[in-house]
Amino acid sequence: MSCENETAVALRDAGQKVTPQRMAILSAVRHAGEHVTATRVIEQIQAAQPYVDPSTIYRTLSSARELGLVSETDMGTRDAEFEWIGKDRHHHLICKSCGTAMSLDNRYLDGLATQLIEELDFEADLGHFAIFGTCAKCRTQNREEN
Amino acid sequence: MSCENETAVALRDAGQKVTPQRMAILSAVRHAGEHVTATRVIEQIQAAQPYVDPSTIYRTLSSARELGLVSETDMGTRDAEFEWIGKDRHHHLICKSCGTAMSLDNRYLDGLATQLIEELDFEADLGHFAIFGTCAKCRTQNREEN
DNA sequence: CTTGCACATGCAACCAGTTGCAGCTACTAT
DNA sequence: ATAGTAGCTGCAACTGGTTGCATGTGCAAG
Ligand SMILES: [Zn+2]
Ligand SMILES: [Zn+2]
Ligand SMILES: [Zn+2]
Ligand SMILES: [Zn+2]
Repeated sequence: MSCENETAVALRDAGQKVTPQRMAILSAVRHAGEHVTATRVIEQIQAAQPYVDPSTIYRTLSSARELGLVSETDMGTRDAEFEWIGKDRHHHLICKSCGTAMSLDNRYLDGLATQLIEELDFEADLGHFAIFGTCAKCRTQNREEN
Repeated sequence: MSCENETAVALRDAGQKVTPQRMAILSAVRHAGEHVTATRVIEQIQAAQPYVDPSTIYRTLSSARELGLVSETDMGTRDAEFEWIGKDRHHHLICKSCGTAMSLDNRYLDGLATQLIEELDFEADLGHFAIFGTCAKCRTQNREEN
């Protein structure tokens, strides 16, 4: 099944209608292969279909987030970044000192999820976290300076 | 040392000036004892000092967040909530089904922090997370319905 | 294929939050 | 105590994003 069909099925399963606008918008996020801002999506969509209104794009991204099709995360730029949620969940470590962002495999949060279920009977949905801190390189530099 | 003095020292340590506006704004967040939205702070401040401009309040909350004095978190309402960061860090578990929010002690994230340091040499600052999922009550209800 | 309707879209008005700037004030150094 | 300066504040203009509404469209039922 193609990407487009999967997206359409996901929408219908959620009781939403499949429209050309939604398919174009979600396809743009999906095929970006990286995080995209709403502004970037608007530029991209309007380049091909200028009649599509920004409000439709904001609404589509927002409902897709509620459906769990995409994640919305503040990576430190204060401008929300959207990303298609595939089967391989991941998170990000972001250095507050040098700004570098790296991916973090979901398994690092397995322990936490297990603990929450076993101790508190809470089933966490650990979607797509941005974890801020100081990276290895900057930690070394800081140590040398002192 | 009083709360006010602690706040003033924190500001000066960060190279910022201590002004009556900032003290009033940060005091409002600090003594709220719970999460507050920017709108709520604006109402509260302007009730006593109507001349204080909303832009000053947004700017103060924003710089206090950068300094690590307060946290800013989306608890699912899509309206950022600010909270004074005291010595006892905590996080929140929020049920997507019933909306209940409960506190989560920081020790639940100790394991993750240790893992990130030891395996990736990344010093995480696990500030104030909102973890979404399904609470015990709603999980029981869901099981009964099936 | 046709009909009916609930929901999605485009448009325009609207609003919360941001930004640029001129004057003011907290702090520092005499 | 005084003067100098960096940076904070209030104001007003602006802008990204949201909302209300009339029209259009996907889709299910017949
Ligand atoms: Zn990501
Ligand atoms: Zn770094
Ligand atoms: Zn909290
Ligand atoms: Zn619940």
